[in-house]
Amino acid sequence: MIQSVERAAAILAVLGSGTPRLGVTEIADRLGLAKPTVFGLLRTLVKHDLVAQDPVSGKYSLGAGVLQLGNAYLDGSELRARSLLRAESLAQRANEAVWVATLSGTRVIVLHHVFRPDNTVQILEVGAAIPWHACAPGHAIAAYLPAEQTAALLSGERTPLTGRTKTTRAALGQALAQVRRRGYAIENQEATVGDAGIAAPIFSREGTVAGAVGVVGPVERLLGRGAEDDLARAVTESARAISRDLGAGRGGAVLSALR
Amino acid sequence: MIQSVERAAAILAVLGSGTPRLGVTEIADRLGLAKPTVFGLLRTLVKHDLVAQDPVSGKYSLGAGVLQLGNAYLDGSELRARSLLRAESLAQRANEAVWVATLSGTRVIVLHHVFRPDNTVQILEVGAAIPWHACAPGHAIAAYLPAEQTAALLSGERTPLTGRTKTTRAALGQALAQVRRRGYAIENQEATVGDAGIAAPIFSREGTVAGAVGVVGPVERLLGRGAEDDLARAVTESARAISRDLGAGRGGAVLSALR
DNA sequence: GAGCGTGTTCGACATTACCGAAAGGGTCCC
DNA sequence: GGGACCCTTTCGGTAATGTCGAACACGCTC
Repeated sequence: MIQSVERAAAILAVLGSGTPRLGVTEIADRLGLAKPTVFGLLRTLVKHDLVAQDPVSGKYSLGAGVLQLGNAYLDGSELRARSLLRAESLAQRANEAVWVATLSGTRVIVLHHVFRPDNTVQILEVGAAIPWHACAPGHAIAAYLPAEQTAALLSGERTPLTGRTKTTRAALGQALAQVRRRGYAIENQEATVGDAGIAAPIFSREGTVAGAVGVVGPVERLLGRGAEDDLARAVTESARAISRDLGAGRGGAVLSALR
Repeated sequence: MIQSVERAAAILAVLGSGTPRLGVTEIADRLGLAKPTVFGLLRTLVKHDLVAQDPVSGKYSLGAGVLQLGNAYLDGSELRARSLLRAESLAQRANEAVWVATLSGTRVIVLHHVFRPDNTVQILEVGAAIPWHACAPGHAIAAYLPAEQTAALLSGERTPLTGRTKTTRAALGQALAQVRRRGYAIENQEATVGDAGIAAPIFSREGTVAGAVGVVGPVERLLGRGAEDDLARAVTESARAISRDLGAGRGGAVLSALR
């Protein structure tokens, strides 16, 4: 583990979380490093455009280079590429917004977002990072991870996002067990008040979870009287179709799904 | 300039440009480094989720972390935040797709993209990186940069994207001079065959160029009989309005514009 | 105008990461 | 099925490398 790079990554993470503009001293304090150390790292990051410095205040923020990289990541994402079409048709069929997401650390990252097909103004959430425990895609993925990874997720710290967010190990373990029984995950206002989600896991060629696909929207439309079952069916079918496109043999996927 | 971080950044750049999946040896060759060196750097980057390793092929690609960072960059971008509304109204007024962009190195990065308000299917280009010399926003920005930065841009290497891309120093210098005279830039199929663009510079509080705003679309709609002048007016007015929102005093902006 | 708080520079120390060589693991071809 | 290749990965010595304390320069507040 090469130290300076670790520290550089830590700086990027600090700049990326919450407060967008930070000074050298603030960063140094948060990371427990000496000022000159942080300064040197920042200089290098600035040179490569991963960090930008406000010329007047001297404070630092993320640079445009990270956006470029993010875009390159999307371009190269096989999961995203393979799911574009099926996400589109799921959005049409369900008449709801659709997310394709993958797990990164303890957060779920939105790789693709199809707007609800009704011309209302909606904001784009590609790149958004949501705590795994507070969203349907997160549950769908966590439920089918190798046992030790699931355990690692369950053992971490969690903060609630709404009054309904499940954070205890017991509640989440139970939720995941239910996901495994049903084959899909339901989230009811655990990330945003008023919004619900239904998601199902996507499996890769090797039979491991690669991500999840699902619908998001107002709770009264998604979970009201019976709509739930139809949506769940549409979502799981999409997930299976994408898994197939990714090359997941029935064998691997089914094995994981039934463990 | 701290070496390992530079190399790590170089690895990210290599993974981000073109070929999405690369092996250790390939990366080492491209950067002229020893294999174990690259391996160590990669391990660290993988740990921080900036790079991902395909478990079956062993090859490396960008990780989901960079997408998360890219999103954080957008969230923190003052230029983007301040231009959202005016970009929207420009799109309505011009009835064309609108870009807000900024310069990163020699490329122009799309920070915000408003679709043409006509319900046709369009792809999102936020995060896209376009060579500065091949697009209207690039010209608009380059024309108002401090002299030495303009010179640096002009002295670099350029490759044509279409048959109409200007690449010589003379042609570009002339184009920039014209931008300075007019106050806006026009690009005619230099990036994509069939597409044109009109863009004007946005100035920051300090009177320096912060980015550009402009319209993009089919050449026959943008540059046909007189449409050009109306669009140019709408674009420059938007650019001025955004500059004002950013806090650019008339003094600074005008000074730069008239230098 | 003094005092504090920044971001920044300098230079010595020893930690740190680099690289050559060689070992595991996989796949393809014969 | 054996062999040869290519790939990623491990090891350990070396010296280059980054780290950190102390001091500098600048702007802001009081």
